[in-house]
Amino acid sequence: MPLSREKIAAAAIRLADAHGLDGLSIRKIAKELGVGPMRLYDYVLNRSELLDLMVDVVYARIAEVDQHQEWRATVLAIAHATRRAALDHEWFSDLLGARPHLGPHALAVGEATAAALSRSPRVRDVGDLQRALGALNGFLVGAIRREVTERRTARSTGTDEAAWQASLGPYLTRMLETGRYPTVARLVIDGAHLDAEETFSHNLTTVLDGVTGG
Amino acid sequence: MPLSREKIAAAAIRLADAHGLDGLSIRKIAKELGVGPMRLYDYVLNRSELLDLMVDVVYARIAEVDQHQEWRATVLAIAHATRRAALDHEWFSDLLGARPHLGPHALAVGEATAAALSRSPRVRDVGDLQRALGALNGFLVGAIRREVTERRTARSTGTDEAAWQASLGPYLTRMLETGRYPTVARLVIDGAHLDAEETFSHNLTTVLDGVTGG
DNA sequence: TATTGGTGGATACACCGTACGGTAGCGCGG
DNA sequence: CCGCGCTACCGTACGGTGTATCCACCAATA
Repeated sequence: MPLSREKIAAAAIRLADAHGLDGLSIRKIAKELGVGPMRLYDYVLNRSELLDLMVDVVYARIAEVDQHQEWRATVLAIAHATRRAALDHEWFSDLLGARPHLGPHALAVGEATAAALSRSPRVRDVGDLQRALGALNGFLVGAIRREVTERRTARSTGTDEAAWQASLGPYLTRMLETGRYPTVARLVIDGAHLDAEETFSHNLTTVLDGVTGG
Repeated sequence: MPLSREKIAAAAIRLADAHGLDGLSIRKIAKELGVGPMRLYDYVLNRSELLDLMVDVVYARIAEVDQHQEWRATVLAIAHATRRAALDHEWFSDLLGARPHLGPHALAVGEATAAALSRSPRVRDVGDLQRALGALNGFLVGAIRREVTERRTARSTGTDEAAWQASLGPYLTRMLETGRYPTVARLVIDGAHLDAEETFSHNLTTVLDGVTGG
C-alpha cells in the first residue's frame, strides 16, 4: 500500500483536527505516515496544494446532503452542513474564503447552491445570481469564522467565569471601565448566552430572505 | 529616537502592504528599522501581538469616519471604511475574523456600530443587538475576504482573458466541460463583470435591511 | 574607584518548506 | 542472457522562521 493523495489528505486532516493548522507540517504528516518528508512531494506539488486537497475532502462531506426539491430547503441544508463541517474541522474555517475553492467537490456544492438559488423567483438573470451567491457565501464564511474563533477563545480561556475574568478580564474590564465603550460593555456584561446554532439559523434565514427578496 | 511600538507597527505595515503577510517576518522588520531582531521583543510580546498591533492601527483609520446622527448612515459609513481599509491593506482581510479584535480602536469602531445599530427601531433588547451585530459583521468579513481573494487571483493570473484561460483554464474548463456544473459554468462564462463596489453596496443594504427588519 | 543596572547585540536552538543528488529495482531491446 | 534506461524511493542540505539565552558595554551611583 504505497501511499496516495487520499491517505496523505486523511493523515493531514487527522493532525489538523488534533493540533490546528499551525501544528500541521509536512514533516509531521510524513512521520505520521512513516515515510520521509520528501515522499509527499511525489503526490502533492506544494503545501498549499495539500491544503486544497484537505479542503476538498471536507467539501465532499458537505456535498452529501440531500437535495430537496424545495430550493430554500436545499440552501439551508447546505449552509448548515457547511457550519457543521467547520465545527468538526476548525481549521476549515481558517481556509474559508482564503483562496478560491476549485476542487471537484467544492464545485459540486457551489453548483448545488447556485442551482437552488437560481430557482428562487426573485433571482432572474445571471447578475442577480452572482449577487445573491456573493451575499450568501459572504455571510456564511463570516458567520462561521466568527463562531469558530469565539469557540476557540472560549476554550483557551476556559468557559467558567473566573478563568475568563482572569485572562481577558484585566485588560478588557479596564478598557470597559473607561466608559468609552458603553454599548460594548452592555453587550459583554448582560449579553444573553444565546444558543450558537439558533443564532446562526436566525441570521441565515434573515440574510436569505433579504437576498431572495422575501 | 529609540524605537517604539508605533514605529514597529508602521514598519510592519509597510512591509505587509508591499509583500503580504507571508513576506513579513520579525527579522525583516528589524532590518527595515536598522536594529537586531531581538530588539523588537522589548516592545512586543509576540509575533501575534505585533499583528494585533497592526490591526489596531488600521482600525484607527476606520474609526475616523464621521458619525452621522442617522444610525443607518453611520453603519454604512463604517462598513465602507472597513472595506476601503481592507483594499488598501490586503493583509488586513487575512486577519479579519481570525481572532477577537480587542485593541482600543477596534473597540471604538465596535462601539460605534453597536451604538448605531441599537438605535434602529427593530433592535429592542440586547439579544436583538447581538444577533444584528453578528449578522452584519459576519457579512462584512465574508464579503471583504471574498473580494480580496478575488482581486488577488485576478492579479496573479492577469486580468486579460488570454492569461486567465492559460492559467486556470486548463483545469477549470476541463472541469466545466464535464457538464456536471452547468450553473457554475453559466456564471463563469456569461457572468457579467459587475462593479465590485456596487455589488458590495447592494448586498450590504440588503443584509442591513434584513437585520433591522426593513 | 568599584559596583550595579539596564540596554543593545550576537549567538543558538528547534523547526519549517522544499531543491537536489543518489540509488535500487524493474521492464525492455539487443 | 546481458545491459540499458526509466521510474519510484530516499536522505541530506539550504535558507528561512520565531524566539530564549547569554554577553558586552556603558552610565550612574555608592
